[in-house]
This record gives sequence, C-alpha cells and structure tokens, in this order.
Amino acid sequence: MELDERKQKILYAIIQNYQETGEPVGSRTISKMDALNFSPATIRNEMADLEELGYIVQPHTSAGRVPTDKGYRFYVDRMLAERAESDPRKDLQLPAAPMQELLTKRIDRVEELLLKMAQILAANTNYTTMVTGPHSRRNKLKFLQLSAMEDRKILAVVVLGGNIVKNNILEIDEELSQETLLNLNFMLNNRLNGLSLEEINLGLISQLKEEAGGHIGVIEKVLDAVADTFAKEDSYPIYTSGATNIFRYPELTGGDKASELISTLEEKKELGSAIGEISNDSESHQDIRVYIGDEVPVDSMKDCSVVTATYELGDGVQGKIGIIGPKRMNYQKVVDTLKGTMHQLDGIFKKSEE
Amino acid sequence: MELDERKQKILYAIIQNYQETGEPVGSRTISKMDALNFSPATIRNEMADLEELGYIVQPHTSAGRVPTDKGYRFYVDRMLAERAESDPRKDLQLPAAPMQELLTKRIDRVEELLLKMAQILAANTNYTTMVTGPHSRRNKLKFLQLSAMEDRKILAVVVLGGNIVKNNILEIDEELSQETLLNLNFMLNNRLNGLSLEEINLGLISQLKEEAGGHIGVIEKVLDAVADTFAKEDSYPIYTSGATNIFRYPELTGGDKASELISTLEEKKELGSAIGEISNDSESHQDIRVYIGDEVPVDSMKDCSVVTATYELGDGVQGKIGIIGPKRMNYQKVVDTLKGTMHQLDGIFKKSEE
DNA sequence: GTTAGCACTCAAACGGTTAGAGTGCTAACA
DNA sequence: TGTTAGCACTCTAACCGTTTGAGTGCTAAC
Repeated sequence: MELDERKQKILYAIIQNYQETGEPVGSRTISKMDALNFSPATIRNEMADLEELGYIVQPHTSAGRVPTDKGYRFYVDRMLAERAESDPRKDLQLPAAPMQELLTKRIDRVEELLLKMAQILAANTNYTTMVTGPHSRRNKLKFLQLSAMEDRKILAVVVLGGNIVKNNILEIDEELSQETLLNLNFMLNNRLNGLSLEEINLGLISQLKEEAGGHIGVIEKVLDAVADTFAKEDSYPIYTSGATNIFRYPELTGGDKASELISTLEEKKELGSAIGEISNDSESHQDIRVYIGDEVPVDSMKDCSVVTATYELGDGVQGKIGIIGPKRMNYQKVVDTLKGTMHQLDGIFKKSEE
Repeated sequence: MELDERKQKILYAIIQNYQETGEPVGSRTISKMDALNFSPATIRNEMADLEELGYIVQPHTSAGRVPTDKGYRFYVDRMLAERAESDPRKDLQLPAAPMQELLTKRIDRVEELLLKMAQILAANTNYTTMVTGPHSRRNKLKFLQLSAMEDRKILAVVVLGGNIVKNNILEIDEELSQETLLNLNFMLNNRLNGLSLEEINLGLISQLKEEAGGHIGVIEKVLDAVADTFAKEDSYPIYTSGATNIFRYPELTGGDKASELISTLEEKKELGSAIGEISNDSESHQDIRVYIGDEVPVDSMKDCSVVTATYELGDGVQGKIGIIGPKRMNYQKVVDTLKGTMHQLDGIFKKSEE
C-alpha cells in the first residue's frame, strides 16, 4: 500500500476542506481537526511526503496544499468503493421534490422529459448538466406513416421504441396517388415494424423493392429516412442546462475558460465524447463513472470533472447523463443524486412496461 | 433643431470613434480628423454643450466622452434615415458566402434552416443572434394524420403551412379500430384542412363532434393538439447562436452581467419579449428595428442593443430575427446584413411559391 | 516518532508617487 | 463674436517599495 492510514486520512481531510473553501489548505487547519490531533509540524512532514508522491501541490512556496488530479482520483475511488460496500439503500439519495414530481407524472414526449431532467439536476446540484437523447441503434421500429403533402413531397413519420418520433419530408420523383401511398404504407409497416436497424438488411430491402413495383425511388428515400432516424446525430440530441453555474467557481472562469466552456456547451459539439459514447454491454447501466481533469476527453473541460450515468427507458433504449463541475465538486452528492435518479427512473419504466 | 450641423458632426465622430476603440474619446482625437479641423479647445466647448444636452457623458472628470443612450438613438435614427433615402440597393449588403449557400440550397426542415441562419449571422457579425421559429397564429392547417401506437395511444401529426410539423402523443379513453381511425382521419382532414386557428370555431367543433359519433373524447384531444401546434410556446421555439460573442465586449462581462445574459439566452425565457412580439400588420415585414439599452425590455440586456427584423416564409408565416450586441455595436453593418438576408430570403420563398 | 521554535518565502494588501490624458477657464486674437 | 493658445487642475492607472500574515522547511529537543 502506497499510503499508510494516517496519510490517507490527512489527504482525505485536505481534499474535503479544499472542496468546502476553495482555498489552499495549510497544516494548521488540518491539525485542528479532532480526528487528526497532531501538531502542525507533524502534518507538515506528512504533507511533504504526499506532495512527493504527487497527490497534492503548492500553488506557490508559502501557500497551503491543493489536491492534484491524482489526489482527487484517490479520493473518488475510495468514496465509490465505500459506497459500493455499504448497503446500497442507505445513502441512495432520493431525488428532490421537483424530480419526484417529474418522474411520477408520466410524460410521453421523451425530449421534454430529458430536458426537464437536465434542468432539475442542474438546479439541484449547482453544476452544469447534459443529457443525451436516447441512443437508438439497438432500438426497434415501432411503425412508420407516409402522408402526402403536396406534389412530389411526402411526409414520413418514423416512430421508434421509447416513443421517439421523427419527421422527414421527402422529395420524390413521381406523383403518388392516395391509393398507392396507402398500399406502400401498409406494405412497409407490415414488413418493417418491430425490426432493429441491423435486421433491415440487404435481402429484406431488395424484397421490399420488388414488392413495391415501380416505386423503387420512394422506397429508397423512405428507408434512408428510417436509417436517419436510427442513426443521425440529431435523432439523439443533447440537452444541457445550468451552463451559468460555472460562474460560481472562479477556477473555471479565469481567462477565456468560461467562454470556451460555454461555447462547447452551446454548440454541443464534442459533448458526446465528453459524456462517453454508449459502451459495451458489460457495463451495468447503473454504472456511474467519474472523469477528473485531464481524464475528460474535451479540451475546454480540462479543469472540470464529469460524472456520468447511463439511463435506460426500457426496450434497450439508453442515453447518458453527465454532470460537469469543477474538480473540487461534491462528488459524493453528485453520485448519490445520480444513483437515486437512475433508480427511480428504472422503477417507473419497469412499471410502465407491465 | 436642437443640434446645429457642427454639433451633429462632432457627435457622429465621437460615436464612431468610440465604436471602434471602446475607449472614451477626447477632444484632441476629434480635432485631428479632417472633416473637423478645429482646435481641441473649440471641440471641448462643443462637447460641453453636447454633454449638457444629454448626448454624451464623462465616465470621470478627466476622461474623454462616451455616448449616452440618447446619443446612440440620435446616431441610429440618422443612419436609418440616410439608408432609407438613398437607393436601397446601394448598400444592401449581400449575405456572406455561407449564407448564400444556405439560402439557395433548399432546406425543407424549417427548424434546421432557422438554426443555421442564426449560426451564420452570429459568425458573420460577431454578435449574439436569436431567431424565433415561425409564429403561426395566422397560419393554416395543411393536414393532420392520426396513427395508432399502442392500446389507448395515438400519434397525431399536425402539419401547418410552411411545413411546420409537430407530433403529439395522445392518450385516449377508448380503443379505436384501424377502421375507425381511418374514418376519423378522413373526416377531420376533410373538415379542417386549409383552415386557420380562428376559423376552427365553436360551431365547426360541435359539428365535428356530431359527425364523429361516439368518439367525442378523441376529437377533443385531437383539437387540443391542433390548438397546441398553433399556439404552444415550443411550436415557435427560439434558436440562439454565438452567445459567447459577448465575451468580446468587456462592458458586457463585468460583474455578473455575462452570467445573467447567458442565463437569459440559455433558458430562452423573456427572449420573445426582447425580440418584440409579432406586431400589427401596419409594419412592413422588411422593417428593421433598433432597441438601445434601456429600450430593451429585458433586464439582463440593459447594457445591450438589439436589432430585430421580421422574416416571412410565405403563407403569412412570420418570425423574428434579433441581433444582440453591446450598445456600441456596428449598427450599420448589422442593419445592412439583416436587410440583405431578408431580401434574399424573400426572393427564395417567392420563387418557391410559383 | 513527535513537537516547539525559528528563519525564511511569497502573495496580497497598502500607500505614496508619478505620468498622462483630458478637462475647464481665461485671456488674447482675427 | 467665434476661435484658439496657454495653464492650472483633476483623476485614473501604473509603478514601486513596504508591510502583513499565512505557511513552509529545518533543526534540535523531548
């Protein structure tokens, strides 16, 4: 073990104190704590060791100590381990009242639910929150609906599991009679409903074209629209809320940092990678991940930490929630809040599937 | 006339210089200009007068002068008047290349077009841009489409003029057969297509209910959804872009100003009022309006100016564009850019209606 | 292994001085 | 009478030396 018991305690104390105050913490402060009743000099010796090991640094010679990324990593790992050992129910923080209300009141429009969720989490934690819309690659087609709009234009509404609805306006090469359209509608739904993207393969596609008679162009456009709905970036949009919370933390607003961060959030580029793409199945969807400082794969967030969770809306429809805050964020509270929210969410969707 | 020719020139010069530098401008600076070849002392006398009249102020005793809201108002009015007099084509700034490309390439999804427009305008002007989605109260119903989703749930897709599409998932009290649904579909479209919100009145509604036989509950829900599409806030969403441009202007970022401004933009509250609700018909849709400082009806924008324009996508579908910048923004460029964009937009939609 | 004591370092706050930009006023000028 | 040169005055921002206080590292004693 690299760190003996006392060093660990001191490191823990330093980090907690720094999280509360945001100021470098000195040896006197630590020595005053009940659990660590040593003289400042002793603490200083230990701190010097901790610094040598890379867990803390001094901003300048005569200042107190501040945790490094490695320090935070130690702290977070230990906290997560403790949480995992203890009774999972004990510190499962119940979502705050507005969240309770949101989650029990059933909302059909997924987008609205996700946006509200982001807003409430941001307001609750005082950190910035982002939620990716459900990632639907493994999702299934519920049904589709073609309607005539005007000459050579049809509206294709594609509905996936989890009630993800997307509209596509298609320009086609021929004019279709109401009847033809009805037939196509029937045929396509008959063939495609309940299938996932993978299941709509080349064989099936050529079969469809055959059945469609002359309207191959239309079929192609419709299939494109379906593929789009499954895959296209804006079929899983990203909702953010509480961007201005970063102004609460001076370490995030110096220089151009604030501007860059907010730009990233506004343009919603790179956010997907920040939050971690949906990963392999081995990961439980209750898994909570913490990325600290340089571990975050987005440049403008190198001074932040990001805590992510995966939510599931039944049917294998998954998305991610990310909470972005300063490295000295209250990891404990954030992790518990996310766990609580996920837990509740699961309950709801389990129930509604019965 | 309150201001003689020379005072006007000096005021103009002060404002232009201040716009360029952002620093208070002194008498020496002005006296060096070719058009105003007087000694600093003379200029000083005039400046003292202008200050007494409320057009300019000194931040402190020994500083140069800075325009007041009244000063800007004078400047803008005069500029707009000049623009109106001269050949409108002369200074019609053609939209920058990316905008040209965007506008000639036809985009069917209105939302996408508007968002892109906001982005390009923001990038072009270096100011924050917001675009309200088309305001559709006077719009007409193109068609609607009911589809069965699962027991007791139907999807109602409502399409308005300008191809504004909105999905509504309705929970209904009874189970409907495919056939009934088809009939309702047919009946509703038959009755409602082409009507505006006002034309769907109580008489028509009770008639519909009669025709629908037992399915009054369904009809009510569908009509609610239609009304929603016409009226509900998110049927004319607000797109913003370039929020971080405000960091270019120190006068907007002091204290909590930046945070408040970005909050306003993020939450998209109050933005509607900032941009000015769609007003009476008397206003030409080519009309450009400038709100300076306190004239902006949003608290967090009291240090900004907002320039708005109304766009039209044919069919009387209108929306607004607003450019938000510091009071010392380049009004001329902004006004010309907006005019150019509106002009081009009109061309496109006129053409596509033929 | 722990602690008291002490010299040392450094950032931040304080205060006085200076430099410079710009003003208002007055008196002379055209 | 309008314009200008000259001058004293004001105020901010920058500069600089000093002080203060928090915190350290080291050493020697317990």
